[in-house]
Parts: sequence; C-alpha cells; structure tokens
Amino acid sequence: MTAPRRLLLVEDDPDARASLERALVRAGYECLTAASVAEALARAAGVPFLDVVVSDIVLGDDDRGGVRLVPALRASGVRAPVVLITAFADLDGVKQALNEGASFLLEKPFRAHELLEVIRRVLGEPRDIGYLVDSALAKAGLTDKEQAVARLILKGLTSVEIAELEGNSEKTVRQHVTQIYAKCGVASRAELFHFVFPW
Amino acid sequence: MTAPRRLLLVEDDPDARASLERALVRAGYECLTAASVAEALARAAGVPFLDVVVSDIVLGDDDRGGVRLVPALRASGVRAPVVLITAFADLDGVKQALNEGASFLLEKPFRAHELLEVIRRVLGEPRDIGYLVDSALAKAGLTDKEQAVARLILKGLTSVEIAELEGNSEKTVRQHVTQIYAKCGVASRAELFHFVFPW
DNA sequence: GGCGCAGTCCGACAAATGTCGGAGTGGCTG
DNA sequence: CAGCCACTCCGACATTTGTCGGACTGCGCC
Repeated sequence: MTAPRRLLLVEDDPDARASLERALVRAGYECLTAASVAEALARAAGVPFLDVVVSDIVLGDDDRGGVRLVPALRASGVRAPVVLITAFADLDGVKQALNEGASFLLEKPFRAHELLEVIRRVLGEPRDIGYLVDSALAKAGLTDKEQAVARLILKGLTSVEIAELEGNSEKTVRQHVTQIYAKCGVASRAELFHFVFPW
Repeated sequence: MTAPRRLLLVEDDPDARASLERALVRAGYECLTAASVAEALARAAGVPFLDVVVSDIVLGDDDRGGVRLVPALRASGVRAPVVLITAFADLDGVKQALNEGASFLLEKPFRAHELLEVIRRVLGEPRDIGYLVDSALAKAGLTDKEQAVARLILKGLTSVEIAELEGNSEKTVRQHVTQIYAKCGVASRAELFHFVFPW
C-alpha cells in the first residue's frame, strides 16, 4: 500500500552496515549506503530525494562525521530528517547534533526493530504541519464559519462538497470563500494553500 | 510587517518570569504566562493557537514539569514547537525531552537575546516542508517537465502564468496538469495540494 | 431603537479549470 | 526501421471558481 521509502544509511563498519541494510531492505525500504561523509553526499546528490538519512556519528577516523554530515546535507539541498547513531552519548555531542538539525539520536547498542521504530516515528512527524493551518488561519482573523470553510478547502474539497457538509447553499460557501481570500490577501484556492504552506 | 507571534512562557520563578516576559513583549511577541503544567494547559486551551511554547523544565516541586508538559500539550491538540529551559542539563533529561517532542533545549544561564535567537530559529523551521514537495512529486513518478509544472502550481501560479514562465502555450500546460493529476490520483489543484501537504 | 456584524442566500457574469480526442515532433532503443 | 515516450499544440466542451451587487435574519451593544 505505502510507497517505498528511500533511505540513506551511512556507516563505516562494513559488518554493521550490511546487517542494518538487510534489516532495512527487509522492512521495505529502498536503502542506499555510504561509508563516509563524502560518499554520503555523493549518494544523496544522485537521487531526486531522500525520505530519511540514518548515519553513525563516528565515521572511520572522523569521530564527528555524522554531525558534520547534517549541515553538509542541508547545504546541498537535502531536507530529509537525519537519525544519528552514537556509541558514546556525551552531552556536548548530543546538543551539537541537535543544533545542527538532526532529528533523533539513537544510542548503541540497539536492535534493528528499535531503529525501525525511530524511523517510523521520524517519518510520521511531517504531519505536524497541521500547526501551520491553525497559525495561518488565526493570523488572518477569520470568523468561526470562515475558519471551518477554509479548513475544508485545505482538505481539498470543492465548494459543492463543503456546502453539503456544512448544510449551506453553494452560493453561501462561495461567499465565505471570497471573504477568506480577502482576509488572507489571496485570489484563488492555490494561493490560499501557498499562504498556509509557504515553502 | 510580520504578524504578532503568540507565545506561552511557563516559568515558576516570578522574577525570571517577569524578566523574560518583558524581553519577549519588547521583541513583539504576544506573551501568555503560566507557572505550572496545569496553568500552562489552561492557558493553551484558552487561545485558538500558539506559535511557540517556552518552558522551564523545573516547575516548583515538579522537577520534570517542562518535560511532562510536552506530551500533555500534544494530547490537548497543541502542535506548537516547545523550547525547554534547563539549569541542569543531564543526558537522560535531554534525551527524554527530545523523545517527548521538544524542539530545543536552552541551558541556564542564558541571555534574553539567546532565547530570542532560539525562538526565531524554531519558528523559521516549518519551511522545511519543501521536503514534502520533493518527496511527493518523486513518488508520483512525474517527468522533468511535469515536476517543473507541478512545482509552479504548488507556488500558487495559474496555468497562464506557468505557460508564460515556461515558454509554452496554455493548452500544453493544461495537458501536463491533467497528466500530473492522473499520476497523483487527484482531480484538482486543491487535491494536489492536499496530496503534497497532508495534514 | 439604531448600528454593526456574522451568517445566510440569490442572480449573473467573467475567468479559470479540467477533460477528451486528435495530432505533430524528436530522441532513444530493441 | 518501428515503437515508445516526452513534449508540444489545438478545438471544444462541461464544470468550477471567483466577483459583484443586492437582500434578509438574528445577535449584541451603545
């Protein structure tokens, strides 16, 4: 049912890498691998997008490689969440990694199912964008009815469908929609979406 | 220019609370305050939305209050990012807070401008939703041209505007759009937006 | 009472959107 | 070479969308 998720696994230890890769592939992920920061960046550049990056912090002689990887990925346009794996969780390292934009820290030793659980959670998080809807609509100063209509528009419904759901005539809904546009400073459904979800 | 940001400050020490509140108000935030988890939840329930929550971890006799606050807010539908303030940054506490969904940890002592910088950064982060566009379009298997058109649609442009930008006729753009809809399983611009930004 | 405001509804119109069938080019590949 | 595919364009049509002006109700407030 779900589309395959493309994942980049960065791990210098060949045994650990192969082991994790097997578990990830078995779980249905399309799994790219890399053993260093440079290789990881090259792999990331070779695909149109990544759903999630999993990286060891210690990469060969580079004992902060995973941490350095995060800003490097961001700089090259990769916006996927990054899960960092660490053997020695020291406070400074944790804080530094989070400040760089890592999404999660997983401590060694861990079982494959724990990593899968973390990935599942990280991938589920984008739904927090519902917050953007609350924020945008409240800032626009919409009335209760206008907010209700706006939310249904943002769910992809047509004016007729909204009218049926809300128990109004299509004319009334279109009237509200015009008012919503005026308050948000937009002129179409598409612009309203872009007002709420700027990217 | 920017709309006022509504912020909830949770801090048990009256002096620190008043001091931070002054700084935040001076910076242009609409600042609600609370001294306990219960009070914070009540304040949050009283407003339609919050842009960001700033909370001390230690709240009176509850030395994990700020950490408990995060899931409590989530349970009551608040999706705003949470910045936690801590005097004693221990590793377990940090990990626990992040696992609960906190966005950032700020260590005491800090200056007001440091908190403001953290808030500014946290509030800037929702723009990471650009990742959703990459992911959704790639998964739909769109061709290069279709991706280009889809991105412009998602920026709020009309078919005519896209035609001008891309150097095509309006007919051609509409043709691509129909193809995009077929691949994404939608039937309108609004549904395409909801396909890319599910919430 | 009068005023404003949220909410309801209508007609009518212009514009944009989405679909269908048809058609042509160029490139890549078996 | 024949076939596939991306890309281009057209006409024609039905539908949806967005706007404008006008109108009615009910509620709260000065």
